[in-house]
Amino acid sequence: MTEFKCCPLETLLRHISGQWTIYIIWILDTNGTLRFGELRRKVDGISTKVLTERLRLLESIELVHRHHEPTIPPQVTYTLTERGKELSGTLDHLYELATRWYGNDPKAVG
Amino acid sequence: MTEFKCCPLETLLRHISGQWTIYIIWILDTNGTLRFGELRRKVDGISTKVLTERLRLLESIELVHRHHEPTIPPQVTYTLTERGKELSGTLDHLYELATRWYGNDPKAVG
DNA sequence: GTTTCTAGTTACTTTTTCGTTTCTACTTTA
DNA sequence: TAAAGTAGAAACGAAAAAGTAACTAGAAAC
Repeated sequence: MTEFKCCPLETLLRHISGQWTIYIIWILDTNGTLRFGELRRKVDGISTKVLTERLRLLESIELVHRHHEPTIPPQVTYTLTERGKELSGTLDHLYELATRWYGNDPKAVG
Repeated sequence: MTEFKCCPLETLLRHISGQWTIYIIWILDTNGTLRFGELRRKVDGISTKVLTERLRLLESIELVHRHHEPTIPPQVTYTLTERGKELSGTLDHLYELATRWYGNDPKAVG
């Protein structure tokens, strides 16, 4: 993939522009901490493979925190980090534009 | 592609999350009106095919305005619409975050 | 008279991404 | 004893996206 050397915005966008990614952040912001299975059910239609990929990515760039409890069955929860919350806050501006342009569906999801 | 029925934000993001797209908006915002060739040279590395696709898309969702002067050789210029400028303004917040997280390269490009 | 310039278009190939299915370990429940 | 639930991992094929190269018109410059 071609790199944009000049712009940290592009770095960020490359990270979060994959399908489902923003949606996952959004769901975590509106629902708080969620287990893997809960998250999968709320992000309706996503496969476990892609959800895993996205969560690993979001974890690696410190937008999401993963907590693993090695019980049986295992219990893994995901939460937005401070960065994640900050980003989600910024997305509110985009959300406002999008709502104004494309209709004002209720913000509540899930 | 799976649809997210509840969220106009997703509609917007699906439009602008393609590779190069945000970058094109950014370049048009910082440079004003540009001809096709100028734009291609500034968005370094993009092919004419993809640039055309992106501009057609941005035109269709009214973020970019295309002006065609049928001279020979033809002269086509692209400018951000009001919506495009509004979006670009919103991106400033993302830019601020990105800069804080990934380094503070100068905003000026091209 | 051949090359150069503009703003693309078309066909084709390669790369990336996405989805589907199968499998794991171990406990609890029916 | 058999099925269900948890949080994924691995393998594979399909689909989408991106890149590459060749080609267009018609005037101007050399």
